[in-house]
Amino acid sequence: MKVSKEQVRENRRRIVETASVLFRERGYDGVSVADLMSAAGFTHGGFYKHFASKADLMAEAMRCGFTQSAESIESQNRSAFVADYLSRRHRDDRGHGCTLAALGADSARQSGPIKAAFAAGLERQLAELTEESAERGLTRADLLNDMAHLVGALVLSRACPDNSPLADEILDICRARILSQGNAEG
Amino acid sequence: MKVSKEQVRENRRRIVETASVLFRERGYDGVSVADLMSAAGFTHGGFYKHFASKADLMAEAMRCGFTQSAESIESQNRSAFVADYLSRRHRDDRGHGCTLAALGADSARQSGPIKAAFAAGLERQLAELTEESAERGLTRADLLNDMAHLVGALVLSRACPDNSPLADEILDICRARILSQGNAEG
DNA sequence: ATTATCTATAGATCTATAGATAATGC
DNA sequence: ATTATCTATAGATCTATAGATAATGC
Repeated sequence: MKVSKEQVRENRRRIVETASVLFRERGYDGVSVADLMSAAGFTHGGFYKHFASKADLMAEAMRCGFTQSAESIESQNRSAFVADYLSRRHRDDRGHGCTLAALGADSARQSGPIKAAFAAGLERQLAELTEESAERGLTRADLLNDMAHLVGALVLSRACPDNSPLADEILDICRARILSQGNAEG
Repeated sequence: MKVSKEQVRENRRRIVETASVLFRERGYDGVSVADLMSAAGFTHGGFYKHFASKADLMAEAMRCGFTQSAESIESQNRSAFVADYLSRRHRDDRGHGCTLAALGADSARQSGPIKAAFAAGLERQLAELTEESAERGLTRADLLNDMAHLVGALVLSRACPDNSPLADEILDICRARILSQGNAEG
């Protein structure tokens, strides 16, 4: 049953990527190691040859999610990013969306290493946004303020009943406000 | 072991209030019925004479948390509310703080009745804020926008490592921005 | 007679580990 | 020889229920 070193790396990568999606969808406590390994196509006993613990995987899964976000930001200007972030598609697909919004509350309840991974992800996101909007004269404070605003709007909209007017209202109002702030500044 | 009707009401109230704190601290999946009943001073078997299920209690615990928030808003003007909401004290005491920020991500993962209770709580919070700031000419959209901003800042700050500069930076920046917006509008 | 709470437990699930298996890679 | 994955399981915990107990309230 042993596999090649390359295959081991690939299997590990698949576990992390699957975890990244499942944790964002269901939260840390909502995903069992057996669930996760089964979704990745393995039996759960093999998990502990890859990771020391479930918490260790959580930190790595968060890094994986942040990397995906960074790649997505690189290809968009500020307006497109804001519109996409507060789109119905993003709200309704937590598993493939922003890790800050999906796992912020979970991170707050976890131990130091997970919070550190979260903070590193937030800093990385700010760095990506800085690069993108350098010519617009946006400061770090502007970007941090925007990110908090975006995360809050997404969290509130997701928490409301599916397809409810209130859920859409939150997205629409905050999108308009954040975009108009950017125009005033930039 | 039977108790008086009044005592039953009081016991039920204590269970809901304890659940409201514990859920905010640890999330829905982070609190077991046994934990909860023990914290409230009962054995866990008695739980199901009060509630049909753990999810039923969650909805009720959220209503309890929203009621506490409503009472706190009534006694503050907008500036005091914002400053208090983004204070270190509030960030570091999830169990007694805003239910929107503490359980938004949990609500998103739960079923209809819980999301409905969340939305009702948000509407109630908006109504309280409207009352408080009627003379300032703030619209529903203004208040909804502010709440999203506040929730996002609190969620992000809590998700960062305890006592980290980044966690404080988020609070300080967003507090200054939200307060200055209110002054420009009001 | 009713019923709130207790003790006890069913049945499922959880994280983590032990030992077997079988393919890699020295 | 090493080791990634598998099967199996330990030991703890989970939600929910059953039945006993004992105090209320008709």
